Amino acid sequence: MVEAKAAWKAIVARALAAYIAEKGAPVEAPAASAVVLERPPKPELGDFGFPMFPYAKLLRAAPPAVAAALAALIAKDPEAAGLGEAKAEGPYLNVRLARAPETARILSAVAKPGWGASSGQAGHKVLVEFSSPNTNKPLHLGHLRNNALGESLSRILLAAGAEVRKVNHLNDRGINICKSMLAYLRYGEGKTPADEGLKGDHFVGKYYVLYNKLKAEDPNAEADAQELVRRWEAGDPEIRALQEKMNAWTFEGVKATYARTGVSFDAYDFETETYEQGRAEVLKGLERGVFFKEEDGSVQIDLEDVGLDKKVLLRKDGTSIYITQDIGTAIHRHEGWPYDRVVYVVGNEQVYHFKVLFEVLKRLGFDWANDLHHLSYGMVNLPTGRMKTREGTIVDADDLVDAVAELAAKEIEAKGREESAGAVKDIAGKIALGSLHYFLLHVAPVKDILYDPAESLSFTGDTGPYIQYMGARASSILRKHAAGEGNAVKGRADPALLAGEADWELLKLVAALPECVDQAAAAMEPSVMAGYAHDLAAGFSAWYRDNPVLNCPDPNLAASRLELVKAVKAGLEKAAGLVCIPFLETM
RNA sequence: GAGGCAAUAGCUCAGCGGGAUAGAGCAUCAGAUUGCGGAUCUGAAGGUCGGAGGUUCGAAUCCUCUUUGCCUCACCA
Repeated sequence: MVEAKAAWKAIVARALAAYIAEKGAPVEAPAASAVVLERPPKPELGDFGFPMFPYAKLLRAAPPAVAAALAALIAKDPEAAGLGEAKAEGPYLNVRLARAPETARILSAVAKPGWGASSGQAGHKVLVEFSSPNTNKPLHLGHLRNNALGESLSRILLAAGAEVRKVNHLNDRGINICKSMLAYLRYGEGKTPADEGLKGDHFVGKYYVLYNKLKAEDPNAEADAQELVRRWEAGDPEIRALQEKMNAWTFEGVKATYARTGVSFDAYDFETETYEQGRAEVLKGLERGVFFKEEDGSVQIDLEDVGLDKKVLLRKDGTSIYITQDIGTAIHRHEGWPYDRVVYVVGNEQVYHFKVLFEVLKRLGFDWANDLHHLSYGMVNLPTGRMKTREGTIVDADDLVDAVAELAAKEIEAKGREESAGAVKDIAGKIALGSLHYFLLHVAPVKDILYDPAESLSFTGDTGPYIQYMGARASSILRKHAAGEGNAVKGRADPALLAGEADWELLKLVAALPECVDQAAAAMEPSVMAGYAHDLAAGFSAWYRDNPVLNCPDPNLAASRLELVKAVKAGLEKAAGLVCIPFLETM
């Protein structure tokens, strides 16, 4: 379809040039790449539409007249013959592709291994940093959105031809961890997660919550926690050991959550190992005059000329702060894996931080600093307001996945599909992931999400399970055919038989996948891919209602339709995978 | 106070490199199953695209102002 578009842009450009020459107009014909192609609002109007307004203005002629003239010229163009026909319809020049050859092309392309991939991002080395949790508590709903965005975007970039490295930067030091440690020292009695039968992250998170209780009872709690930070920084072996032990518990728990949700990383950066890396870089920048030293001894940068403020990069006591660390890790990562682009998946409350960070790196003169992106996303709000650990209005990631999986299992039971679904627990878990990931990804990242449990638990309509269901239906047809059922086994597929409107529309949808991959990658918008997956599922659903496959009386038509089902399944499987929705053969 | 982001059907959202009658899902109402899985499909109803100007042959889309909401403006992360 990409090829067809390019071919027709060239045809239209050629016709325009001929028309201009014919009229002797003193204007230049637009290049093929500059020709605007759009999709007509209704399929009856054709496959592509070319608005004539700009050329009408250029030629001082009425748009419909230009359209008519171009249509006549194209009718005589030998290169256009066989590709389709162009027709003037009002101010538009509409093109209807020759279906049989295009259908054959699409079906054979889809059947090739690796179809669905594209090349829009070829040659790029993209580092995607996401998740980046604190190690003092388990993952919550907000992390699920972050993880889904990061994982999905990484898959999309990879499909678009980029080389991708997924990195998780764990915040495993500082005051928050020390709060959990303090509470553990007071209440923990040396227990381990195993002693209480808790997942490590939930175990540590329990003490983080207990810290708030402690703080209410003991006015010295805050100071005591700070004291732990100091002892940790001073290298107190006892505190270091405790921190390592508790971090390991949390890390194991968090990794288990990644594993069950299909999220993975190529590297983990631990803040305990990276937090000092930036200081040397800042000092180097100071020497080169990129930064300046305040009278009080702090190192700063003045960004007021680009609409930002002055920013401290090293405290007056010479220690590093949050942004110093990000400067250092960016540089060190590039030394280890020379990327040309970074995407930081971090909530939108940090837009300012990343503006400053990117500007600092740019001023340090790194050539890779011009392609740094902050994929910022909105809050996940609850009907009751914001999520707050202290107020207990947090939605725990594991609990949520469990709840949705349980609901899915009930749904399978209610439909009496335990037999055909197979391992109910496994399938239910995958439905839960499909449901959650679609819920979190189908909305543009920029939007805040109002997390409505009832809606997120729903499996009907614009949801992940709907997409999974259509994939399962398509799979079911193919499975039965493979088992010898239906008329397709006796027929031969012929692309020319798929010439109906419904076939053609569905086929075009399937063929649009690679373009959609490029679009989603370029815009860094998994929601584009989620929308595509839904459209394809809905398109298939409408189509197969009216177009029997196995029961089609004509064996050749049955076989041809079967090819279309195969293509749809391939498209659904690919698209679903890109938005972290597990594909299901049965459910 | 300054900066950033958002505002589209009752609700949740698409559409925003300007273009042909603004699209889905949920909810509502009316239908569809001796037929490949009804977690489905078909149809109806539902919109001054927050408001006001402007640019343009043409604006939900671009510009300005304005209203409302959220987020930032730490030598916290």
